[in-house]
Amino acid sequence: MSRFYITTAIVYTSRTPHVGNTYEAVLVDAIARHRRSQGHDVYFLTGTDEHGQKIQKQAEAEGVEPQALVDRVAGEVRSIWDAMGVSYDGFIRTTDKKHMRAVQKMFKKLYDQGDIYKGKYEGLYCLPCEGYYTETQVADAGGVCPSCGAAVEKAEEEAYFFKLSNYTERLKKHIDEHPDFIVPESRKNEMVNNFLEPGLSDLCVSRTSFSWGIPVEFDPGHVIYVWLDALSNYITALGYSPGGSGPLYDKYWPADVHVIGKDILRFHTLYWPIMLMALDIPLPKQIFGHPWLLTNTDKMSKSKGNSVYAIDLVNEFGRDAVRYFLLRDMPYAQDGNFTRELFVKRINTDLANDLGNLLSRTVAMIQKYFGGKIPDERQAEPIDNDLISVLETSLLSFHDAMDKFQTQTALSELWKVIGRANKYIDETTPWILGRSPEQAARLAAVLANLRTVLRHVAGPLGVIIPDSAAELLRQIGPEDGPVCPGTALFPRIVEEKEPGSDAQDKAKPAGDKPEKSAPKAGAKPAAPSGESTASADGFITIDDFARVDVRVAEVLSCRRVDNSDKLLCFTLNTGEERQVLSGIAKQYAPEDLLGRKLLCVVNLKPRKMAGLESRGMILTAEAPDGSFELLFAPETAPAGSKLG
RNA sequence: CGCGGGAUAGAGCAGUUCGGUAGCUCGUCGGGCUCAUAACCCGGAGGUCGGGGGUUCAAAUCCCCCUCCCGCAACCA
Repeated sequence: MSRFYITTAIVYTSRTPHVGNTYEAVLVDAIARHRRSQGHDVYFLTGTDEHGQKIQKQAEAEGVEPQALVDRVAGEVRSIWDAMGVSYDGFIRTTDKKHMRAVQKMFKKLYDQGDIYKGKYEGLYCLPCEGYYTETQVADAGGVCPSCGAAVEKAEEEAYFFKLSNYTERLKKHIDEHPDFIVPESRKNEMVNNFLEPGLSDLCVSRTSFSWGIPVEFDPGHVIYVWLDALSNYITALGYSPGGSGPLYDKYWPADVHVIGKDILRFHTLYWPIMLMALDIPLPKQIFGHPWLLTNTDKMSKSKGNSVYAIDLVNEFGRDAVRYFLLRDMPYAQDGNFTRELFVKRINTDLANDLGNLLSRTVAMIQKYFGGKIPDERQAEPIDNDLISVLETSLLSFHDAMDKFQTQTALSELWKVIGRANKYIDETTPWILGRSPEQAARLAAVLANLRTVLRHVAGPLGVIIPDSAAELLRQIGPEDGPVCPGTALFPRIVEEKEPGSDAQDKAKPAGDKPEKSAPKAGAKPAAPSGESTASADGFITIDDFARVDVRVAEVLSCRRVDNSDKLLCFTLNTGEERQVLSGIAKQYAPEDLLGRKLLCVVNLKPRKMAGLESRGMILTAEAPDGSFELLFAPETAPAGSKLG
């Protein structure tokens, strides 16, 4: 039995992962399940990356120990993966003792053999942020710290470096000789042309400016910096360690494929192979840089926070619907889109109308015409062959595409037979056959063919939508056994009409429905931003409203923000002075707003935008087409007046 | 000249490597059917392939120029 080792990138645990992270896990899960179904001995590894300055800071900000923070987020990641049905075999955390020990040993070994040397790291240092920035980053920010705006100074510290240059020729050769090492091909070219050809500079692999990391055992104060720590998870999880590895490592390494986001391709295709070469370990067979899932949720006004969390979708639509959407709508080499509208449409047409309805009508007919069990006398006709041949090619194409990680293609191929089967029903008109007893043998054949199609499709579907595939199998019953009619596999999702969009063009006859007065003003049609306290009837209480503190704000100063074409930076008098940013620069000039009185929410959580802190939100009126206007307060209202 | 991605039917996209009847899904219009989840099946309409120039018997596709959108400094899979 051939073995297959596949990995996701490990998730960085400073924040809860959003739907994009989840996409990767689901993609790998589908590939892993597919391989298992083909008889491979699969090991599927995922996990969390839990070290680094960002986590240390986040923990400080939350007033907890770093370990407590990463424990919490790692738990969240696992529960999301579980909720999505991600069938991982191993889950590594880089704070695992086993991992940390192995990384220390690797570091030592590389140091002893001269691949790692001690040098000086020079850069522009920001004291408040305790971090280094590159010259270009600082220049872009106007000569100051891009993060906090403070002055930066040249500084240097001791650090260890990895001599990448020793191995670049070998790596080039390897990439040349293994054309499928990096896929898609466009990504390979990017890497080779932009990084490998110009030559790699040595990689800084330690830091002294923070402590949340794996210590360099022979040099206290130094902590191993991200890549050596994070990338090596792929082998330490299997029990690799210099001088003695476990049986999993011997069995599964080298990995068949690392699946990663296109943004970390450089580290996986250049640094990681070089590290392995230095350790004298075989390279992974393939690196697949998948595209990004973009969440451009319509024109979401100026408030950011477009994150969509998979778990919310799962709660609302079920895990299979979410899995299906991700695997069906994401292209192979191009970024994909997530919007609620696209999601609902996809689920309704493919899962409810095509697949769910096919199952429903098939099972219903077997029940209705034969009491649940198809009789053995059957009469075939030539048209049946067409159905079966479409089934065969459909399944073959599915497997082909899955082997190439092209789930989008795989599913559209698989749906060809589902469409064919629906058509077959129309062609054979079983409801007419059902009227005359002498056609029973023909009817039996037709329904048996339909059931055969469903049974064969269930295998591939199990890779994509495991729960539903199992339910489908349950409903069609055992081979030659009775069917078990059940509830709809995927009920159609019926969306509320967007208020305002076409509210009045279909004026209902008066009195056909009890008053359903939707909350008109204020309440946005869909605001499931996560922490909405609105009750089921769509109303909020006066107390909820009172929590929002809106003040009359006089514009004391206003300027454009460098490097941003949307943002204006205000100093406002809202009873006190405060800095507020607003994305209205395309429609308003700073000089026109000086001295004017606006409306501003003052108790919003402060947020950094373009490196500047914004303490509040200026109110605008947004039209359905996305255009907006500022709301001005009467000039006579004193600054700081509270709205109520 | 910051980097990058894009412009093909109302919407979302494929086709561009290796020029040769412009295709898919959704929507829309018309018809069919009644087994089924207002689902399913058939058919039609709808595109000067962003604009201009060039090469060619022939250009969405190759060459040159232009215009317009969109991400990126923010939770970086």
